[in-house]
Order: sequence, then C-alpha cells, then structure tokens
Amino acid sequence: MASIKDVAAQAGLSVATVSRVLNDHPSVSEDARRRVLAAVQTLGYRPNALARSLRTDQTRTLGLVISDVMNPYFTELARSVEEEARALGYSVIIGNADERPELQDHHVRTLLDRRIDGLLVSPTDGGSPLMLDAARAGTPMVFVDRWIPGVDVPVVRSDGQAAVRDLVAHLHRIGHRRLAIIAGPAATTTGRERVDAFRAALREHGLELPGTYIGQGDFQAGSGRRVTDGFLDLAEPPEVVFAADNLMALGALDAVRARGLRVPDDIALAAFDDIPWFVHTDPPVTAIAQPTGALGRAAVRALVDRIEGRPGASVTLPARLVVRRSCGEPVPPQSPSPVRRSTP
Amino acid sequence: MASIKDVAAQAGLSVATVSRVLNDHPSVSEDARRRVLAAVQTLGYRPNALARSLRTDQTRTLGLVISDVMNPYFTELARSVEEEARALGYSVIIGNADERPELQDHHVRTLLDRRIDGLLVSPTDGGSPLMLDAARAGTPMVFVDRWIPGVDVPVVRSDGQAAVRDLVAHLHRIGHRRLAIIAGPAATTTGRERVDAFRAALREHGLELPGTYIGQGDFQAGSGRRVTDGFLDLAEPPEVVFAADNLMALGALDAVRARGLRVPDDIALAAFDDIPWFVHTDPPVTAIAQPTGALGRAAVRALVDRIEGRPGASVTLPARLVVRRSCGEPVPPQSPSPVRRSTP
DNA sequence: CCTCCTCGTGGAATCGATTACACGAGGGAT
DNA sequence: ATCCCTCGTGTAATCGATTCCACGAGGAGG
Repeated sequence: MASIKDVAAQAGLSVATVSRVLNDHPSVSEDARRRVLAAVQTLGYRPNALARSLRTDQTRTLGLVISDVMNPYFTELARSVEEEARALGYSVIIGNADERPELQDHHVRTLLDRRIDGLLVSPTDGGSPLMLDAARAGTPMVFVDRWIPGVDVPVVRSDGQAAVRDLVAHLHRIGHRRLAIIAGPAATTTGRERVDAFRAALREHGLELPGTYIGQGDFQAGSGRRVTDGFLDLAEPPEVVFAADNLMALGALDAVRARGLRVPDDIALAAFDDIPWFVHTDPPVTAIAQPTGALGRAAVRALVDRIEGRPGASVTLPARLVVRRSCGEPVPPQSPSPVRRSTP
Repeated sequence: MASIKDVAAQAGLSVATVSRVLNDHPSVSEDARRRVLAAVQTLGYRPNALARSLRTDQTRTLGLVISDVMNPYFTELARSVEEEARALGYSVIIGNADERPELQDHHVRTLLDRRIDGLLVSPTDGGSPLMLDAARAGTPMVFVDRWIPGVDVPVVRSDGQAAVRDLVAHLHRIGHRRLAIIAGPAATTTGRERVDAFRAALREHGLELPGTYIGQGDFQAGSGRRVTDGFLDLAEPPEVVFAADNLMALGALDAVRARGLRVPDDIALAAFDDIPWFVHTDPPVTAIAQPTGALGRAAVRALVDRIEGRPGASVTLPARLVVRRSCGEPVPPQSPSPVRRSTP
C-alpha cells in the first residue's frame, strides 16, 4: 500500500508538503497542491489512520459498549449513536457485552488499547476496576441508559418513573391487584430503578409488592421464561406480569404460550422498552417507550463535548406509556406504532 | 498514559527487553521478566495497539459491513461473527450500511484506512469501485449472505431454493393460487435470487408470477407496507404475500392491520428469515430460517484462512421452512421456536 | 589456557504520519 | 542598497512499538 513517501516521490516534493496538502494547511502553493493531488490520484493513496493517530494522539473514534446487541433497544441506540457521531466527524466501534461483566471488560480493554478518544458505556454491572480506573484517569466517558453511582461521569438516560406510575394506574383501573415484576439484575441501575418505581407506584394505590412477586431476571429472554414459569406455579399467581425489558417479555410470552394460556385473559403482560414487534404480537403489548434515538444523540454530544474540552452535561429524558391490549380492557381508540427509521 | 519507555525506566532495562517480555520471546532471563512484569503492574501499562500495528503491519481486526443493524437477522449474524473472531484472537469493527451504497462505501473506506486485516461484506449493491479495487488489490475479503458476481472472493451464504420450493408446495396444498412477492433490491443477489426461486417453484405447480404480483421493496419495513398496500388495491389481490425479509414482513403486517384485515383469513403471509418474534405475532408467521450463527462462524473462518495465507473456501448452507399459522391450515403439530442465544 | 557458542541484553533503525525549525527567495519599506 | 517579512519548502525529530545486529559474559570443548 502506497505511503506518503511514495506520494512525495511521485510528486517530486517532500513528505512535509504532501502532508500539508492533505491537511489543507494554508501555506502551500497552488502548483504543489495540484501535483500532490495528482500523485494521490494515480497511486490511489489513502493515509494510514494508525500512523496519523499515533502521531496526533487522537483517533476521532468513540467506543460504545452496550449490554446486548440482540436487544432491539440497544440496537436502535447503537444506530443513533453511530449516526450522530458520523455527523460530528467521529467513527464508532461497538463492543457487545452480552450482559456478561467479563466480556464488557474485554471490550473496554480492547477499546482503550486502541486509544479511542472517548467511551460510551451502558454498564452490565457495578463497574470493574478497569472501567473505574479509566474514568478516574481522565478517559472521556459517558454512561448511557445505565450508570454506576459514585463515579464522576455524565449520565444520559431516560426516566421511567412517571410512565411506570401511569402503567400501574392503568392496571389498577382495569381491576388488577396482584402485580408481579420480572426484574433486571440488581447490579444494574435500570434493574433496581424499575423495581423501585414499580413498588412506589403500587404503594400509591395501597398495594404491596411481595417477595414472591419479584422474579430475578437478567434482561434476557431465557430468564423471562423461567421467572414467568415460577409465577404461574404459585398457589396464587399474579394477575399481571411486568417485564423490565423487551427480551424478558418475549420469554414471558413463550412461557405463557407453552402452557396453553392466553394473554390477557389468563394473565396480563406489560414491558419496559417499546419495539415495533409489540404492535403485532398476540396480543399487542402495552409498553413503556424510551426516546431511544434522542438518548443516543444526546450521549454522543455529551461525550464529544468532554473530548473537546467542554463540560458535557447529564441528560434525563422522560419515557412514556403506550397502552395496547395485553393488560385487558379498556382498549384505547388507536394505539400508535412506535416510529422507527426516519429521523425528523 | 505510560509507554514502553516508562516501563523500561521503571524496570531498569531497555525497551527491547520489555518488548521481549511482553511478546514472550524465549531469550529473556527470569529476573528481567519479573522486573518488567512488576513495572507493568505498578504503572498500569497497556501496549499501544496503534504503535504495535503500525510496526507489525497487522491489526488483528476484522471489518464487518452489514446492510442493516436494525434487522434482527444481521444483528444475529454480527453477534456470531464477533464471537468466532474473538475465539480466533481477532476483534471486529462493525459498519452499518443501512442499505445505502454511499454509507457502505464510507465504512469500507474507514475500515481500510484503519488497516484492518480482512473485510467481511454483505453488499448493498453491485459493488462500488472502491470495494472492487480493494478486492483486486488483495485485501482479504469474504462475502457473507449477499455477494457480487464476477469478483474472485469466497462467498458464505445460505441457499433458500429448496426451502422456497417447500413453501410454495405448502401454499399450494392449502389451496392458494395467487401468490405475490415483496422483493428485495434487484442490485442485491438475495433480492434477485429469492424472486427467481419463487418463480421457479410456482412454475413447478403450473403457476405464473405476473408483474403485478412482484412488488419492489428495499428490505426495510416501510417498503413492505407500501408494496402490500399496492397489492391490496389491485382488482384481484393476491391470496398470499411472501416477503423477502423479516422487516418487509413487519411492514406487510402493518399494512394489513391498518385496513382492519386479518392474516391469514383475508390474506396469507410468509417471510424469508426467521426471528423469535414470529412465534408470537398474530398469527405466528411461517418463515424460512437461515442457519445464521453457522453462517457467521463459517464466514470468519474463511476470512481468517485467507488472512493467514490459507485458501479460504466458499460455503453454502441450506435454509429450511418453518410452518406456522400465517398461511392458513393445516396447522403443524407444534411449530418450533427458533433457538437463540445459546450456542451448543 | 584459548577458542567458540550460547544467552541475555542494549542500541538503533523502522513503520507512516505530523510539525517545529531552518532556510532561501522575493517584495516592500527605509 | 540594505533590512526585514512573508511565503513556500525541506530536514529532521517524534509518536510507541518491534526487531535486526552487535556485544560482553560465561560455559564447554580442545
């Protein structure tokens, strides 16, 4: 592959001049510029990003470590992150932690070794020493969706508390009293927060959340299935299951279906995170929708702010309840389909 | 950030010796090794991947350019690719082309600039000069899922012909005669092949595929909606719509639902690519399942073979029909749920 | 005791870029 | 005519690693 030296030779100039042309530095003659550009053309030269980054100490690359690529929520987040980053002149390297702390660490390490300019993380756990050290050492970092308390890093997230309250009110109005939740891992903020919000909302209606109605999941489909099975085996099964993410809701549907039961007649279902498929499931699933695209974009802006020396603020955006039929009547006039693809 | 020089100083040795320890070169004394390791520990040193790659001319990184991250099929592909690559000691950088040729080019260029060791592509179009040049110039490359004819690059893909024939036989048996297809872009091999296979299978039953029953889609949900609307507006609408991918099937469901019609009573639906949600849609969707994980793994192995100087062979794996209820009776005894997550 | 190897180590070149500094040519002000 | 800037260019240092080559110490063999 042609290097800058080859271009210099071909153009009959020094590498310094070639470099100046390529970075359009002002003091270079029109003649030199033309010759360099011609040489670049004929050699098909492309600058070596590694060499450039080594010298300039910046990669114009962001690392994004997400908890699970197979989760449509994170997939959409990744898409909006890449889009916004590209608009700001950055590339993104995605690492998929698959909800496994050791994999998360692997990716953080690899990204740091590559000297990315900044890191966007949705932590799977309480934070490994590696990540905490990196944050303390001054690596620009922003938490997105989930975060780690006690670390001085901006957090871009969605607040589901009001939406959860709306959900519980909706369930209560329909007549449900025995409400259960499939929780996410206690090591994650979203895992804890959603349970807390749920419990607080129940209390407003004078309801309890007994221990047997809190199932421990891990944000993946298998755990949703397992926990739902447990609920259905109880002497007094819940009337509603609220899954703390969409994959566990998928698992819950699997479990219900495997027993030949029906939603919402035999048991009602609601989920955190709205995805396009929830419109077409049997029945359409009532869900709490996060402003995913906006979160991704805000996270990138906060991170780039930090990288470029500006403060970089935390952002919290509200989630909202989308009522469909999976919790029973009343059916709303027309449940809107979550909007994808087109960014207005 | 500490460099190898700092480690050398801390250990009281030269950078050469430090480097030898780090790459566990045989000729280094036990004493030196201990001192270097201690220095690495206290400084929290991590080698700079950029510098290393610049010197050794290899990044141990694979580029993967996929057509659309929001498509669960590609998402699963990406996951299996990363998994296999990691097992072989490689990292993966994913570029999302979003079915747009110019974005695909952007990512290929960026990846090439980073001097990735090899490229895995699922081309969105007939191939830009950039990509063809790279292939000709000897960049190790493998096509996955889709490919470009006339380029000397191994292809790892799934053959759906037999499964499409099974599907058409199934539809014919049920009594359907007017079958339509939502095709993918003609610029992609999968776009063309699926139409061809469908037409050939119809012919075996003495059926035609009229032009009005071929809708031009782009593998994204919006086009599925649009095309299905067109079908439903025909004087004689088809009895079955076969969507060439899962997102267009989602769009088709949207369109049918918007008119207050029912699947399969008013119109039947089948799709290429099976995903977990198809089990729980209303009704469960009959689909053609690709061995996605196996494809991703085979593609990585082929690419790594090329990179490491071995031949690197093309692979074709069969797809299979999964019958559910979206095409009407007969209902199979129990339609299996596609397996995710766990790799056996 | 001398010679020859082997082993462990360090010096320095190298990868491909960027950039500080030096330098010569040309033009304007004095 | 002299001085001083500005402009365009080139030389060389530098980023952080790897690796070829040279070198000194020590052991084996004659």
